[in-house]
Amino acid sequence: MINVAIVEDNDTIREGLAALINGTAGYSCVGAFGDCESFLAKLPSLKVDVSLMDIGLPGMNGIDGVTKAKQIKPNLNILMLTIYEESQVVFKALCAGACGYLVKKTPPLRLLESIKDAFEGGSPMSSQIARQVITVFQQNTGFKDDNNESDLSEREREVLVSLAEGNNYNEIANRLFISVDTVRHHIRNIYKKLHVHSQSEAVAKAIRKGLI
Amino acid sequence: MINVAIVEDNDTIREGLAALINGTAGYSCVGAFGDCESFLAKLPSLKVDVSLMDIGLPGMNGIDGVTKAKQIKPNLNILMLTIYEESQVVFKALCAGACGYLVKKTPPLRLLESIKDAFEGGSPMSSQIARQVITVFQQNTGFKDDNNESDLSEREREVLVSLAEGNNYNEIANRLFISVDTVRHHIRNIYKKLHVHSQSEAVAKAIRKGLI
DNA sequence: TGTACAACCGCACATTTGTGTGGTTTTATT
DNA sequence: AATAAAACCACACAAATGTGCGGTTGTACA
Repeated sequence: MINVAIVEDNDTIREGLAALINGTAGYSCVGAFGDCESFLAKLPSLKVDVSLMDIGLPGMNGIDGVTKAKQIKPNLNILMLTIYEESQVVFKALCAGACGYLVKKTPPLRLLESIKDAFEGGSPMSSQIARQVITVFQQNTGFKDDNNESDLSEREREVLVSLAEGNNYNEIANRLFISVDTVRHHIRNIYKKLHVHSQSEAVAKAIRKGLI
Repeated sequence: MINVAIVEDNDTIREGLAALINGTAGYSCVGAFGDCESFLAKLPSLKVDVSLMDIGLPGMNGIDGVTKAKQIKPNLNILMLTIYEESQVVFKALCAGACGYLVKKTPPLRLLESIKDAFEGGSPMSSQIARQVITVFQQNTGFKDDNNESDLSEREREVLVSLAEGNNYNEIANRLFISVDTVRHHIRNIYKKLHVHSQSEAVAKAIRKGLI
């Protein structure tokens, strides 16, 4: 039995969803709310596996709702409800902690399937959205897109890491037991290799490339 | 016309795929290779949109193949070919730069669909794999617990982005049509909000928290 | 109507940075 | 034995930065 909660301000849609869920064996609608606030108030005592959350809501919007809800129940599976596949918005919802989304016009059978999918640890989403996610994901991981010629030496990496931690040349020198001028020298080479000309740019590029 | 390359050591499967692709209007198989090495050798001069890459290959494996291939052609769309949905392996491939995957037993029509999908900027994958990706993704993004207290104003974000792009105070001032002293002022506030005391540290923290 | 906050501007001054120049030593590769 | 590359050191100086202080304006909210 999958316990589902609904947060959707449109009465027709909300009641339609509730009816669909309650009318299907193995699914139960344990709550239907017209706004985030009342949902969040009930959430602590709600026995719920999957939440369907509209994005455009009166009062607190669905994205912020996800953030709050995950603070209360970190393991809650939240599927966003959207009218169109507005990728930017869905993407934000995923960042906030949603695990997938449903387009409202999805046929009932497919909809139930997606809920089950989310319940079982899947993330129903279109391949277009998936690509956006993995693009960001790849940037945050070891994979670098334009890694032409950008291998820093071990020492240079140490210096760069230290910089990113907020140390100045003097502090880096002390930490690595070398002179300030050597630090300077390394940073010079880092700039050359990364084609940059300031600390900030170097740190930004290095992090985004996964070098540090 | 979508140009597809195949890297697959099993002759039967490779030729079957090539025949399917060449036999379908709008698709063209521009290369079929039995190993990564020969594929990578040809790649620089290959006009290819999407590559199908087996994971278990003699010599260099498919994962390393992806890494190398993306170094040569960063914008190449690579779909992994797997027998089962071995999530760990697929996951690694995505880290390496693949944009999705295909299970070998996928019916021909669905297979062609996935190739088109990848070509058009999608990432065909099951919702199970998608969940794994977004889980890691969410951990690497702002979603984490400690994102209290770190909301920069819009202007502050602009300044910080500009910094990360390598601009100095003067350039930022010109770009945003404000005075250098105002830039200085914003940066002061950024430091306060992020609890840092240098450009590098601010940029590093902001990127890691997903603020910029 | 008062308080709060974002966004804006200014000046002074010590400190830090970026970049020019010049070097030595050690280790790995050819 | 020669070459390259990493790691080390030094000096000089203009430019940029960080931080102290001071301020105005406009919008939002209680």
